Amino acid sequence: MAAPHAQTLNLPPILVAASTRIDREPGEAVFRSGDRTHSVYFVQAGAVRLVRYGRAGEEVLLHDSRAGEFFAEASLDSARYHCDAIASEQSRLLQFPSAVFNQLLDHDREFARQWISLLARQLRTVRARVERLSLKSASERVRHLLMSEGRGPACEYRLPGTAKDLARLLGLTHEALYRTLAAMERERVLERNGPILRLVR
Amino acid sequence: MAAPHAQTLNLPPILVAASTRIDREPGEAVFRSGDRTHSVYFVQAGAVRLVRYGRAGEEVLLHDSRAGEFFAEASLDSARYHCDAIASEQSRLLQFPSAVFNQLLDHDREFARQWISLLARQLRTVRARVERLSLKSASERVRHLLMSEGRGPACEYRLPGTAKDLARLLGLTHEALYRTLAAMERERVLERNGPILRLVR
DNA sequence: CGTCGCATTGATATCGCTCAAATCCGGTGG
DNA sequence: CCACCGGATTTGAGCGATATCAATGCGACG
Repeated sequence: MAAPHAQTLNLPPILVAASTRIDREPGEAVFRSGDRTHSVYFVQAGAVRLVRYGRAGEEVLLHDSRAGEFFAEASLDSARYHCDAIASEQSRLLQFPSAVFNQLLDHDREFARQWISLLARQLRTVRARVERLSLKSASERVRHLLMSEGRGPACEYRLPGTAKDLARLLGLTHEALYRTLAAMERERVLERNGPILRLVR
Repeated sequence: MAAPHAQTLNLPPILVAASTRIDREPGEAVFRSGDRTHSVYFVQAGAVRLVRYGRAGEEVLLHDSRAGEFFAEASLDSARYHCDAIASEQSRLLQFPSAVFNQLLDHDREFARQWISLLARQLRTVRARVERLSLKSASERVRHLLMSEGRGPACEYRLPGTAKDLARLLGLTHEALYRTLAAMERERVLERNGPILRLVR
């Protein structure tokens, strides 16, 4: 697929009419864990991180939503958000009231069908991430990422954000990722041009 | 929820009529990676593991489907299965042709609505697993499992299969899990009665 | 020009992986 | 009933990969 997370969905006019445009600066919250759910969101530009916090207060990245993606789909089924949503860049979002969304799912057959496809696609993406996190070595995780999300024969992959973000996505510290990337370049299994990663051979 | 994965779905008569009952002995395959997709499955009894294989041939457990759960929902959208489905116990399954399933999703509003809920629930479960696998210490993973899947104030959790299976689910070797459980019992943060785990305090 | 956060590399500690071995337990066949 | 077998369970020893702590460079931005 063109972009692994691209979430094409033809928005019914009713939904567009009911949507609100909101903007967030980096670090600003869209919602907090425990808030009552009210909306589903779509990222028009920027990026929003969904995070939870471990016992030692360390951040655990649940999801990194980028341009073209929905997030907080779960708000359709549960009463409260179960994580924090924090803009990691200047971001422009669309906010859709869950009530309208649910109505549409009940009455617009085509919309429901597309939503099912979208959920299924997300499920596959997250399952791939589980598979990746189950790999024990850092280099295997990087390789897996490029193989499953990269484009073309060289599995070209563009860093969505910073390398630090990628490290969190891979369940590694940023130091470990830097070292792993360096080692893979040294061993000539990987090429790097700024934010572009490419597998060799 | 009663059972974390319980997937209640009222099966329309058409679907029931089109379903086939199949049985598998432990170790037998339901489908293999690369097979053309044709069916969605439901586990009536037993358990089916969805696995893929790393470069060194090591097994990576994608999902452990148990009684009351669907699996291979992705077959509705993709042309081929992308993992092996292997019974890990003597199992009785229901097999639903994808075509019939898709038809119903298009025409049975109520069924589509339920399927959306089911996918959303699965998404949340898998995301929780991602969060778990992102934790770095074995004991944190165990604690997280009990907190998110356990029942009641003590987060009581019943091992679905063997402790070895659980280790794979947690992305650990079985040795590491045994030691971690023993250590947590020693430190009195966990109690164990056969297949029942319980958090203390 | 000072500050902040990302990028990068070094040194060290630690936790889980690996290999190994002993025990337990249920099932099976003599 | 007992010997045997395979798989799960449990514990030991050692190693290695990654986390952790630390230091530096670098670019953006006020």
